[in-house]
Amino acid sequence: MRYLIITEKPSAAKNFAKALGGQSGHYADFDYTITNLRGHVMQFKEPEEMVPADLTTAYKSWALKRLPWDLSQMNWSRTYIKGRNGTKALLDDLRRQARSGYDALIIATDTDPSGEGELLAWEAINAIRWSGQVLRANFLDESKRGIQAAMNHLRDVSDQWRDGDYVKGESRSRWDFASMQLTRIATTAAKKAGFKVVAREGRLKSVIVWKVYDQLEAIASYVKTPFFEVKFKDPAGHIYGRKLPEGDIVPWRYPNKTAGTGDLANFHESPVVNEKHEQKTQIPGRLLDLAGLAAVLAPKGFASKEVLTTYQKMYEAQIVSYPRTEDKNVTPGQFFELLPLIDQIAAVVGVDRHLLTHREPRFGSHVRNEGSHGANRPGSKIPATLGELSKYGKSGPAIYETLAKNYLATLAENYIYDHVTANLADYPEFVTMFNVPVALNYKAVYDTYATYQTDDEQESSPTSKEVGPTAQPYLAEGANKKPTHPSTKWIMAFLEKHNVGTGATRVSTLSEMTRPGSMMKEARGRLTLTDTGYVSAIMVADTWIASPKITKRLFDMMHAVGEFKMPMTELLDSVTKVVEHDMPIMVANADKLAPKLGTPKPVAAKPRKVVEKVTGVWQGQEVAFAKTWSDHTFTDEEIARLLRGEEISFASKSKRGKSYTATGKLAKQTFKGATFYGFKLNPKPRKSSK
DNA sequence: GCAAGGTC
Repeated sequence: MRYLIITEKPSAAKNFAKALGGQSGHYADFDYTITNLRGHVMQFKEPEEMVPADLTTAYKSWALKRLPWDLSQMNWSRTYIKGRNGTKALLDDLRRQARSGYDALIIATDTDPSGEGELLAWEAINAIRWSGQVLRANFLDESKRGIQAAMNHLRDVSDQWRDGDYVKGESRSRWDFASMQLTRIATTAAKKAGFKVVAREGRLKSVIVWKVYDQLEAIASYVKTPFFEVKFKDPAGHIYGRKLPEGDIVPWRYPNKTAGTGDLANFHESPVVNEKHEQKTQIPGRLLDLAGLAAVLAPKGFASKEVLTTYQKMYEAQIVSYPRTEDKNVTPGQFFELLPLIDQIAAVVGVDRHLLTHREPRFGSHVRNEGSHGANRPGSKIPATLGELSKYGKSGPAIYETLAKNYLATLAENYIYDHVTANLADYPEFVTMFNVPVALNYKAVYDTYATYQTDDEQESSPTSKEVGPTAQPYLAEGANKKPTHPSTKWIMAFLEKHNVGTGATRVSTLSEMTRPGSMMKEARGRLTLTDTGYVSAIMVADTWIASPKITKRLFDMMHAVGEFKMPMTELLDSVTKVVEHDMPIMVANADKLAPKLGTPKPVAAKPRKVVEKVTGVWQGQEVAFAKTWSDHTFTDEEIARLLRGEEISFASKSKRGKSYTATGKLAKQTFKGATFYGFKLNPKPRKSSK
């Protein structure tokens, strides 16, 4: 048997070659060749290209009367991906290769619960019109053992419509594509209200823009409400307070100082009792993914786009590991591969190697027998200095330092601290509680938990562990908490919590949304909305698409479709339902735009250029034509020749500024259906086919 | 002009 193994990307193809003993060869009872895709290789055609010819106009249109679509009219055909990273050449090669005598194709793309791997493999298989046998190799990780095990357990999936994972992925893809209707609706409704922007409203972008807007509104409407309560303080500054009761009413908090001071008179100095010490430990935080890395680096002034492109370049140079992983752990194989390099890595990032004493895998928490590329971490090539990494991008040194220290922290011992509690003899409900570091250990390498905590979640440790002997009552002033400003870290945590977007798309979508002219601005990790962002957000108020629940429902339905418990048509009906539900809401939301954002400035009509015309007799009739063509104004002699029907030439410049000689005649022409007379360039000479 | 998903 001869098999053609199709992997998802070049890095996977390399690992397959390593595991099977070469890019082609013999394994188990078959001959094989390994090839690779480059992610998705096909994309949906434009909506109007997916419907019968008489519906083209309707599906091109952004008018509300043309929406929602009847999805049963669409044939869901795909086309090559065009542009710089075009896929035509790759598919031409694959087609040629597949026709050179293989018995089966093996889908060896990533195993992803959403069926994305199967989807992108079938895109290629359909594109090359392969109708033979197709097998699936599912690998748990890209280790030699994982890949070999997969090749020993091949499943026949030759009928793509019985391949549940493919159907799942295809459903997701069609649902998302159909959701572009909401962008058309929001954009058209906003335009009618005088706001000319493209309001992009997919289930990821609308969730992000709404969440940011909602938080900004909460900040704007925040009213500081102070409160006063009695607390105690001992000589070392430890504070003794009461535990908040359940519910909103806190009987011992007072809205003004006078009432608080009155209550203060009810308390007196009290001895401190029940001092308890408990030694506790904390393991290092989890390893980083790209979103976590982007979140840490944002406050240092590195935009997510910067981090993405620089990381990619450093990956290609093998300085850091594969970027777009969802893994938060490494496999034992990956752990031991990196272990001999850690002293050298520590030296580069200025970590004392004597702190790195935990050189066994932390099984369960950081090292597991699952995952493919493993969490983001240093690669096999170690830079001589951090500084030299600037050549990959200005965030290069910061990326490596963060990534390396985060990884090295897992090789240090657990943080040890003394957890101290005590209460007051006369008022036992007043309690103090604080931690005193005993040994920083991994925290001396890198404080990994800070990555996922907002600033006010980080505790401050008191300097003295001595409590008492007594504590004095005082009147403490507090206030309701002001909502935190939207940040990269904050939105990433929100999306991850609700499982909206994937690890790979969250960062790239945020980066796209913060591009100049887009919906948001990102400055040192702080997110604000642009005018376009405000319009997009107001348009999705109270809609379903802007709720993270939509993604949850879509994933639940995808699961059912993948198990053939729900037909794909029913899943697609749900996107139509969302469009039907959200359309009247968006139309109503458009009326809120002007009250919230101010009356839009009318777009000043471009002053019409006054075109100087000349008249004369041409081919026996009087005609008028422009005296200037491009940057050239005709001379009297040229005008006379044009009227005689002669050809003229003059020096001109193309739109790109390239000089050339323009040659042509006067001609009757049409523009947008209207007839006019004017100079017309001679048609380009056709290449003779000899 | 439009989605989210993968990749370089």
